[in-house]
Amino acid sequence: MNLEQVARRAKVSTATVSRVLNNASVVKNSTRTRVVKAIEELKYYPNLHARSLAGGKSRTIGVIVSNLENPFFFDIYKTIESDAHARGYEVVMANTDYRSEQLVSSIRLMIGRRVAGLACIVSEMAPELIEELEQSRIPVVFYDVGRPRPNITNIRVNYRRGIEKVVDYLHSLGHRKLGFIGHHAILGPINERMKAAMDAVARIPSLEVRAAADADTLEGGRQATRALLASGFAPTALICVNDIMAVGSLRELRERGIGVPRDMSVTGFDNVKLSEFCYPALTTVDIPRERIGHIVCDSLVPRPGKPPAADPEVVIDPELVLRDSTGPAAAREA
Amino acid sequence: MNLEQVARRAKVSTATVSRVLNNASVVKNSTRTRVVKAIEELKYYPNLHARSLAGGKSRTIGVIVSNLENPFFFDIYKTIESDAHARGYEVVMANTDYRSEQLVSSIRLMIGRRVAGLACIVSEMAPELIEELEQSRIPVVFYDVGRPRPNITNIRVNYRRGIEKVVDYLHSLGHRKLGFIGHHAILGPINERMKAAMDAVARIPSLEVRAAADADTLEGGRQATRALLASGFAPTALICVNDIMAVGSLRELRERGIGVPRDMSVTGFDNVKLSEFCYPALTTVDIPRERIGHIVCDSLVPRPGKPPAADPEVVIDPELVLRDSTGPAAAREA
DNA sequence: TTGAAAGCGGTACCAG
DNA sequence: CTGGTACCGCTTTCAA
Repeated sequence: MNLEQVARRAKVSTATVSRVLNNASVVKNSTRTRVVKAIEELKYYPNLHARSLAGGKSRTIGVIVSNLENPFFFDIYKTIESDAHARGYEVVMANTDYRSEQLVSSIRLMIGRRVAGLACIVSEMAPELIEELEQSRIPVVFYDVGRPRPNITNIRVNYRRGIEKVVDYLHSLGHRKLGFIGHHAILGPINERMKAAMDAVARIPSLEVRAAADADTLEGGRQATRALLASGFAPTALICVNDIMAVGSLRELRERGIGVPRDMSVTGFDNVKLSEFCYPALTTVDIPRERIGHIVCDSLVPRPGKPPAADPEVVIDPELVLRDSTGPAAAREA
Repeated sequence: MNLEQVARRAKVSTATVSRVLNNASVVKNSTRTRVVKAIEELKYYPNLHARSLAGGKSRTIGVIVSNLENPFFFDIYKTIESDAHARGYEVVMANTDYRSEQLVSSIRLMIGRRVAGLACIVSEMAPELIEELEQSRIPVVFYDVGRPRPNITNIRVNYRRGIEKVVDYLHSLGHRKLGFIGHHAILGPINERMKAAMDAVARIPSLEVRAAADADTLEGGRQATRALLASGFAPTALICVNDIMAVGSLRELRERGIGVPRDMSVTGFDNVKLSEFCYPALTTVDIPRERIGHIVCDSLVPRPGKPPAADPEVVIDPELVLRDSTGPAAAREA
């Protein structure tokens, strides 16, 4: 089923069919009607590949995330998608599962698709990519990794400040031995997040910390918690790298009869919806995911009226959100 | 950046470049090396649109889901994706948010992309579509809606049996007044799920039921619960259409000081991971999401060796999973 | 083993 | 307002 068949049936040229399809230039009303009729009768749908090949453009933006299963990424994705749709763009998504080879192949896939813009909301990185990306001339925005470059924008959260707020708060509650629950992707001192956490603790001499990591899932949070507790270290508070892992942690503690926050304080990060719905509701750090999504879309899709969102780098300062999963360390002795 | 430029740099024809790209037919080794070098130096990535246009095929399958935010859909999606990748296929996803106009445009988008196969894991439906789909000659699989057709496979869960198991179980625990928490998409007696629930209750004369619905989210579950309780009806058990809404329900009950399962029993559906991690862990009905994902992929992507997964219709019988959110109705009087 | 050239299904420019 | 036609970038015969 192609343009030509439709053209034949409507007794016009393919050019005209194309015109009504894109309701471009003026087509006589009677002709248009005939064409539309033919299209419907044939249930014709234009081949999008041919279209973007011929047109040279794609009206599609690519979004790559580390773990769509984590609502944090999903929320950002969803915002981008809805903004993009509102501007007449499609979006294609790719999930890397924190694997940098996946990131590489996803990025290449996106380049192959000649997307109009690319958002990489990922924690992992592959240095060789930025050059390829720069060459591709595709507008790119990175979240959490990378550095500003010619055609690439950077959005980052001041994770360091966020984690400091958590540490200070726990310290003020009397906690001295802290556990850090991370996921594999942030393992190792190379990682900004891990480093930030360690540094935040190091500022305060009386503090002691120990970390454990597992997958970025509910189950991973549970396992990491189990591992940490099995190590013999006895923290009175657990700082989790995100809310999902914190919920996993909560479960492990519950099964061990460790009361939260009575015997152990737990903090999350991101402030995803679930953090309010779990029990106890999590003290966490808010990362404005919708705002991030909007910024991403603004810097990728040039709006008609507005200026093309200049800033090559945007930094977001996260806020502490107090709820029920944290309490004074002293309570434990009661 | 295109084939021709690479060809020029490697001093060969575009045909040859194409050959090494698809490592088809025999290319002399020295030539191949030269071409590969040119490709790398130029950081060339083939235009996928041109490729699928010329080749006539796309090695991409489309997956449309109602609400990716609900892990139920995500789990199926993820299985399909990993199976597809294993077979050398890409997958493009679309989310409908239960809106049937979105379903329509997503399906058309997929047809436009000339996907090699299409999976519709959705609850909503638009009758006019099946004809278009049939005409498109694309292999399609529907979950939960639709009827088998020439090129379309159907997978369905015997929701009726599942809900009966829940109702019977609650009845055996002494519950007589049941609340049903659904989401908008299943509202109205037209919907299979809603009907199944009502029928399951109707089988047992002593039972009384009242329903409320809201969005398919944690917050929606909470709101629906609030609405139901505000109506004056006083159930001793709440049957939720899925786990996510059940977790939302749990929160509302907790804030009202209604103990679960002491004062109220709550059941979920799907058995997503979260149902084990929430508090109390949910009694639910297991739907084998991975199995569904595998079946989908098998019926869309013809495997090399195996026969092309015949069955035009697959029915899955779900199992009840008992956990901590249900208990005897009598306990309430204690 | 390699090159030339005819499409694939549209778009868009140029005439008429 | 409509038709003819030269591409878009790649695959795939057909010959050499």
